[in-house]
Amino acid sequence: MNTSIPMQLATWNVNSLNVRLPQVLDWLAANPVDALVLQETKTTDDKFPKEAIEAAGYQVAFFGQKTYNGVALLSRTPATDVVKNIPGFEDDMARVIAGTVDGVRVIGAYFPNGQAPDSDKFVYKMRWLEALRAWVVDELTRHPQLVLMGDFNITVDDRDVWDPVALKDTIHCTVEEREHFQALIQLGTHDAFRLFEQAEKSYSWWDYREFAFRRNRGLRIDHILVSDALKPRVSACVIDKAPRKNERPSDHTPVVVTLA
DNA sequence: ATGCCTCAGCTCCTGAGA
Repeated sequence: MNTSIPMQLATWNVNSLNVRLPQVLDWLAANPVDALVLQETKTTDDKFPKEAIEAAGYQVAFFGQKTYNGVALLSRTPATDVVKNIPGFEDDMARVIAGTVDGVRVIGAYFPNGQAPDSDKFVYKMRWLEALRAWVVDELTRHPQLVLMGDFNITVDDRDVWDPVALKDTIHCTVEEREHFQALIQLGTHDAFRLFEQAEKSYSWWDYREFAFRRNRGLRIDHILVSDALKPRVSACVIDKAPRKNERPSDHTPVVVTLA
């Protein structure tokens, strides 16, 4: 297995693959990445558009459910050792898909939203984050070259928030969520986006309402964490805002990392 | 403002997203 071929990996919360499939295929044609993880496919496995994706030159592993959640891992070469959800963590939501692609362990995840800091969903988010961390510890021992990417539903710091004063301590911006993010960093990973100089007010999600995208009122909540072993290979990480300008866009836009 | 927009579905309203 060649572990030093140049690669591009990307993540995109598509907010319904049924609606966004043409945009995903267009984006892949323009951005022929080696692997792409999707979140919020919102479709059951029997209805997953496997053939259309294979016709575009990608292998795909997927794990979905009706109405909510759902994740997929698209790759030029087949992913091996595919895992769905966090082993040992009972969960009725399809949030995680992992596989090894060209020697890199790729974990795609749709982190819980959490709704509000005083809600039951926030308690679930904290439990899920703890289970994820424990599992990533194991994964790193087996796969030092690892990428954890997806919709984290967490802002890393106030640079990721369009109005950090108004949104202080609200969902995605709480101390507890950010501590969980830092716990993942402490395992020996790096926020690939911040390894490079970036424009101020760079976000990956904008509300559909109030012309939030046009006014750049967004959050950076979609992230790519690269392991210590992979960090020397990282040559770029960008947020591609172009798909957010499409007709009927997802509210999230892709994030792409380039490995030398 | 418990709103705004978008999506799925037990679809003409509701729940959830973030």
